[in-house]
Formats: sequence, structure tokens, C-alpha cells
Amino acid sequence: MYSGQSTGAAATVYANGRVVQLPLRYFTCHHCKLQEICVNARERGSQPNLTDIIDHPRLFRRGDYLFRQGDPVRYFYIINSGVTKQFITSPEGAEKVVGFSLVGESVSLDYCEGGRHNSNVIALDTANVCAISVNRLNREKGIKAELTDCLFRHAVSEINRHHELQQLMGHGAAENKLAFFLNDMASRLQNTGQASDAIVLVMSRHDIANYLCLADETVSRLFRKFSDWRILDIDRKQFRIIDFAALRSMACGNRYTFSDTA
Amino acid sequence: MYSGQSTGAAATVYANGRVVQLPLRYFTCHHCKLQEICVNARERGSQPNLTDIIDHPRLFRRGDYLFRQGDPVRYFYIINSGVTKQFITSPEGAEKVVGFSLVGESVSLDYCEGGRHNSNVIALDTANVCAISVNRLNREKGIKAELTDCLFRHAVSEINRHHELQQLMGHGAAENKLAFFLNDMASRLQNTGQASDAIVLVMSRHDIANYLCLADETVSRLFRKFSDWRILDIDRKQFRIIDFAALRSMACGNRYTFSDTA
DNA sequence: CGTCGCCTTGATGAACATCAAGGAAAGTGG
DNA sequence: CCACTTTCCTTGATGTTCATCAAGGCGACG
Repeated sequence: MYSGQSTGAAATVYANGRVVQLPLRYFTCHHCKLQEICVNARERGSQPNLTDIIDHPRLFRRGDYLFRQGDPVRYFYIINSGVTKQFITSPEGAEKVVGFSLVGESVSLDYCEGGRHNSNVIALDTANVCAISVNRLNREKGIKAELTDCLFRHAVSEINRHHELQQLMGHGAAENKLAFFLNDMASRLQNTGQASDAIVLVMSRHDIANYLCLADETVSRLFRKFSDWRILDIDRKQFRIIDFAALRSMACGNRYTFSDTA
Repeated sequence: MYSGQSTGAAATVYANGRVVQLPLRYFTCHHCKLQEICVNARERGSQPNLTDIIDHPRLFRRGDYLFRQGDPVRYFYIINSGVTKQFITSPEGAEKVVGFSLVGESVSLDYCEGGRHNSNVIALDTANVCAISVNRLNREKGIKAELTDCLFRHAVSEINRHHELQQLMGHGAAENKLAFFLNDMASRLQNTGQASDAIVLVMSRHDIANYLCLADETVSRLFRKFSDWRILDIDRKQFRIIDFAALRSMACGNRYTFSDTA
């Protein structure tokens, strides 16, 4: 994966207790949602020296937990590469997937009143994250205030998003849910610089189904339908979107109609 | 309604352009969620002189809009008496009810990036609200910072709540949705000092159905079932909860079983 | 007393969950 | 590299839940 060329500067990364030197180019700050307020980006320009503000840049492997439900909130995380899954475990042990975080997105809006994580976050593939210590953050008042402001705006837009989502989850047909999910993923992945028509969804069908409150079988059947309708090309976890217009239309709540592209 | 006894101090209230003197006891600050940070409560004790910080205490009547989707955000509102309904109008003109605000609750977490309201809020019965001017707020830096902090915590807990809600809306049976709603309303009304077993839900069946993403008929049928099962006594908009245990159990996702109370 | 809006009740159908089983890919150990 | 297991995904058959259509009741209000 790390194909040679370790010429440039490197950041010290903690991976499962071991120290690793990771070339800075693996930290894609130019996709980071916190770019505008990151001390780093502002003080150092686009090529940051992460070790200055990130207390513990960390490398997580597939299946590693970033944190668990009930853990005290110690770090504020931003995904720098990879994908994570956020889920809540009910008292009965049932999992509910509440979201996926992609490159540049934060995963820490889940902490509740008691300063403890309200959900589990797990890496779905190799992921490195910026982990900013909350203690350290509290010491730097200026940054703290700015961050709170930024997070608040983020939270508000999240709530607005949830209102749409709630409507979708409650009234939306399975078709529309899945279309929304694909559309959402495509546009978010596009923000990270990937081509939006050819996307890789690392999460399992089961996770997608869980997230959308559908049965696994329904998701499977729908993918087949989408494929039959020539909306998607599907190969395992690789998706190529053929008919964006149809997908977008369905994501907005319309049922599939053959000549949506017209 | 305002049964005589205008002995005590009064606040100047603006109702549809007209000025009204409203006895302070109609402002139930002791139920207000912002009590801890409200300048008023802290400086004046429990009996506040609202005119000091509330730019426009306002009286709304049934059907009046507090604000409309797209309006610039001018005030930060706290419900002081009455109930409001928050809903989003889709481009096609469909209404989606996203929540109800009761006494002591704020209604302003809906504003989006552009500083404009993202939803409509309408009074369901006679309501008076504390309307704190956003401009004024921005001038008072200290309060602003505290308020932002408070609102952020509020927003985070709202997001956590939405995660549960999403699960309920997506996977939950109609039974569970309605039980959750009743349970939620009862406990929130209890916070305002009302007896929790005898509650009045001023919103229409249609609004409840819309909020829960159900058909009106389904809500109607379920109320009948709940009544048949001796969980509720229903008279028009008056509800008396007979079997709290059963209701709570159903609110958590269980189906109704006859001897839940055992 | 009549009209209107809101709520209730009944009949029907469609969408999706569930149950069940088969298949393909990925990991495992020799 | 090849059998083996396991996990994940697909496909089919069946049933339940709830939306929808339709009509009737009941209170509110003029």
C-alpha cells in the first residue's frame, strides 16, 4: 500500500501501541471539514506538520474500535483516510447503525451529556484519523471557542438533515431509501476527490440494510432491480452509477419510471 | 382564561401589534430549559422582570406563525406557555411535522447555514414566548458564549435523540411509534408541572400521524386499541394514562402483551 | 338546524419482513 | 495450491402490517 517514496516529511502515528512513521501525504487535510479552523492549516499552509496539534494521529485497521459506547470522550476525531461505521448497541444487544464517516468528516458529534461516548465507532477499512485531545483543546481557549462554533453549525445542519432522514425512514419506500443512500455516498465521496460515478462502498449489505432500516434481503433485491433498470453497474462492493438523474429523482421520493432521463 | 387578580407586576407583551400587560405569573420561568443561563433568572431571582432582556415578549394565538420557512432568524424563542408545532414545507407543498414544543422548550434549533429559518413554527393554542433578539444577543458577548455552549449541548442531545427516533421511524411498528409519542409527551408535560397521567394533546390526530409517519386512520385505530386494552382513557384530546408500564414497554419497541403489568 | 371539518370504522391491496435454502467469495489450515 | 469452513450475499415463497379507498358519525360553529 505505502508504495515507496518516503522522501517527504512524516508524521509519527500510533497504531495499536506501535509507533509508525507515516508520510504526510497520507493525511489529506485538503478534504478536511475543519480546514477553516484547524490551527494547522492556517499556520502552516496546505502541507501541515500534524504533530504540532494532533496529540495522537492514529492508524486503525479493519475492525478496530476508535471508541466504544460508554467510553469517556478523550479525543475529537477527524477521519483522514478510510471509512468508519458508527453504531449504537441497545441494552438487548441489538446493533443500530447510525452512520458512516468518510474522509474529512468528524465522528465525535455523538457524545452525550455525561462526557461519554454514546455510540461505538469502528474502522471498516484501514483508517488513519486526527485525534485531537479534548484536554489539550480546552487549554487552548481560542481554538476551543472557534471549534465549538464550528461544531454547533455542524450540529444544526445535522439536525436539519435528520428531519429529512426521518421522513425518508418513516414514509419512504425501500427504493427511495437506497437511492438516497447511494446518492448521498456518491456526493460525499466526490467531496473527497473521488470520481462520483465509480464508487466503492466498503460496508456490508447488512450494514447498509441496518442503516436504512430494511431487511438484508430487500437491499439485495433492490440492488438487482437497480442493476436491471440500468441505473447501476454492480460488482461486489464496486458501484458505477449509470443513470444519475433516475437515482437523484428516486432519492427525492419519486418511484422509478422508465424514462426518467428524458 | 386570565381570571382576574391583576395585582402583581406585569410584563409588556406584544400580541399581533397590540400592546398587552400580562401578569408575570403567566411567564413560567421555573420550567424554562434556559434557566441556568438566563440573565434574568440569575440577576433577579425566581420572579423576573422580563422586559429587561426579552426584547419582545409576544402573545400568539392559535394558528399564528412564530416564523416561516425562509424568514431571516431574528429572534431566539422559548415557549413560556402553550404548544407550538414545527413543520417543513416541501417544494411540492407537502407538510412534514418535525416536532412540537412545550412550555420551557426552545424552538430555534432549526436555523440553517444561511441564517434563515428552515421550518415553520405555528402556535397550536394561545402561546406566549420569550423572544430574545439575536442582534441584542450578539452584543452581549458573555451571554452569547454561554448560550452557544448551552445550545450546543442541547443540539448534541437532540442528535442522539434523533438516532433513536430514526430507528423507531424506520423499523418501529405503528404501535411502538404511538406509544413512544405518548410516553414522550407525558414525560415532557410532567416537566412543566402537569400531572403526567392526565394529559391534553392539543395537536390534531392528523398532526400526530404526520409526525409519526403514519396514516391518520392508523392513529385512530391504534387509539381505539390502546383504549380497548385499558392502557388509555381517551376523551377527544384528553388522555389519561392507565397502564404506564405497558406504554413504556411498547415505547421501547416491544409489542403489546396482555400481562405486561405483572 | 344544517354545514363543515375532523375523526372513526370497514374492506382491500401492496410493500416489505420473515422464513428457508442455495450459491459465491473469502478466509483457514494443511 | 487445494479442500474446507465460514461468512456474506442472493433468490424464492409466504404472511403480516399498514396505506389507501370509501363511507359514515360526531362535535363545533355559525
